[in-house]
Amino acid sequence: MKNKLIAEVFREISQILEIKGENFFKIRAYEKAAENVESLPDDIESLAKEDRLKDITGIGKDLDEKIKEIVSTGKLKYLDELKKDIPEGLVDMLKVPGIGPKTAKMLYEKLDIQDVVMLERMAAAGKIRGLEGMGEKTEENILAGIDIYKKGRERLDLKTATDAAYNMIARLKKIKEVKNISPAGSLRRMKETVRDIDILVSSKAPQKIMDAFTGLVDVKDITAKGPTKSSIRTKDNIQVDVRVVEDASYGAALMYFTGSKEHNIKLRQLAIKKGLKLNEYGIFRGEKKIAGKTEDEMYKTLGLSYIEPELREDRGELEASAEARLPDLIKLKDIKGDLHSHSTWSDGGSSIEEMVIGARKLGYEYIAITDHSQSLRIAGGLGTSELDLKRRDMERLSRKYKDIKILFGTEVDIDSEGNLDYPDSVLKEMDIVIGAIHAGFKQPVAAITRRIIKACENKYVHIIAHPTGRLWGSRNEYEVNFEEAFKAARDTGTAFEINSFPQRLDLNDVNARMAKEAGVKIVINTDSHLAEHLGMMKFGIAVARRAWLEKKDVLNTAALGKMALKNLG
DNA sequence: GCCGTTTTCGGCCCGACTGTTTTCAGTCG
Repeated sequence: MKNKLIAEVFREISQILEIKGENFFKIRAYEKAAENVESLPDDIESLAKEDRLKDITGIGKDLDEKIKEIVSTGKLKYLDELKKDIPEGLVDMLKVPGIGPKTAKMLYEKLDIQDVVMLERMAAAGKIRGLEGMGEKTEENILAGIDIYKKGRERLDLKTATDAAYNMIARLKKIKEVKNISPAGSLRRMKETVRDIDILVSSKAPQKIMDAFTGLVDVKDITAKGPTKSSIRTKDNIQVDVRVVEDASYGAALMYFTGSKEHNIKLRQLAIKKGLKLNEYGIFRGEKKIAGKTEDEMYKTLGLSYIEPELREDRGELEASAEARLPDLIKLKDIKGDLHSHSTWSDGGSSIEEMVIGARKLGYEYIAITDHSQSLRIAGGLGTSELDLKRRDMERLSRKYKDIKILFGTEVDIDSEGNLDYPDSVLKEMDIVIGAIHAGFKQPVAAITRRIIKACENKYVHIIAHPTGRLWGSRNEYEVNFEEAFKAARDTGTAFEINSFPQRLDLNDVNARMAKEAGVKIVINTDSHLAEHLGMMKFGIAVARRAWLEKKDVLNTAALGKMALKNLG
């Protein structure tokens, strides 16, 4: 899969072109192409081979050739040429808040500033003030921006962002002038990581909201404060933007601030085609506002049915909405049980009984306790004699808790050759067998893919867990040839997991959608190591919704006896 | 650079906030 590589090349080109001051729409063409290639469910190399690249929206004659060049040579002459004009560090400088392409270029030309390090030095030395359009305040802002750049290069994981946002919303709700309030932005779309938190409020007294918001106790800096829009950084270094609109525009504003940018652009194009104007205040025919109070009304006025926030990525949702073929997305309450969890028998922090109590609280019909296998010493993997003891423990609890089925399972290690860490005679006795890779991440893609396929081919393996191994913030995913892996999964009836842990979310939205299209069944699990982790299920559901999955695509929405697991009927 | 039941050329989404510009450009989302 070179999709990501190609997207990165296009993105880099767009950034260099921006600094060079090229045509704005040419820049957007590269950005759009990068987005579309990245979210493409198909392998771009196959498309290139079949000469079908132009079927991708945003890929024309020129980009078709550029993709083919990257696929066959691994490089792109055009990008190499561009890099000769613009030092690499300049592209990095765009990541400093407040520095855009124009400023970056000007600083390079006037002061030969080539990267963030030089930028900081010159700003600290007071060399930037006095340049055209640059005052003392701008210089201060650049230094503040560099601070943010250094600290906040990472994005927030979905759990951190969700917790922070709902905490802030709970406090803002107490202001009596707040009428409606909602998260917006990528958080509302439940993207796997979030850069900042957007909150939308409707109120008749925007100034009061702005004052109350910027006066909250955990505000460290106020980075902007206007009559209807303010931005702050919290003491935890999280950026929060609040925007206030009138109630009559709440739906329009919610739509606008939820995005994505690409989704919004498409909506506006649609409005223009219908002779209407769309902005964050509503839909207008001439001067007359014809919609704006609710999102539902906004979509209807454009001839569309309501589109769930998780789908708003311009990945075909507008077309599907217009043609009334949007998916009926899976919901948290559809989940009947969790098939991947750990206990104190291996590296979990809660006993089996605590896990079972947690699962009952969620109303589950079943929970699988799938502790690690013997060779995973570091995670307290269980030898075969311990398995017997664990089984006895479970049987005792099964008699105690008759309203939930406790499944005896394992997360069995797939070794570097693709062999499993327990013999078939042991696996055969398990209710649930999850295969997972825990070492050998650096193997070439073909080897890793072979390991996964081999695990699928074992008739006792029901599920492949966290299929790409990524741990956001600490480990990148290993590369898997999903076309081949999904084919093996479909042919053998093996399910793939969406792991709900915020640092994993693996499969991700793009891969999970690809799995569905390849006819592979999905299981959404938490991989809980503590009873309270069982609540992470909502993040896996978010990934599934972003992948267009419906209830029927996910095995653990079914009652135990009806679950279409391999060898279970 | 892409794209087309109004177009193969001329379009391409829209507005708030900031700083220093006395009328608006740059940045951001």
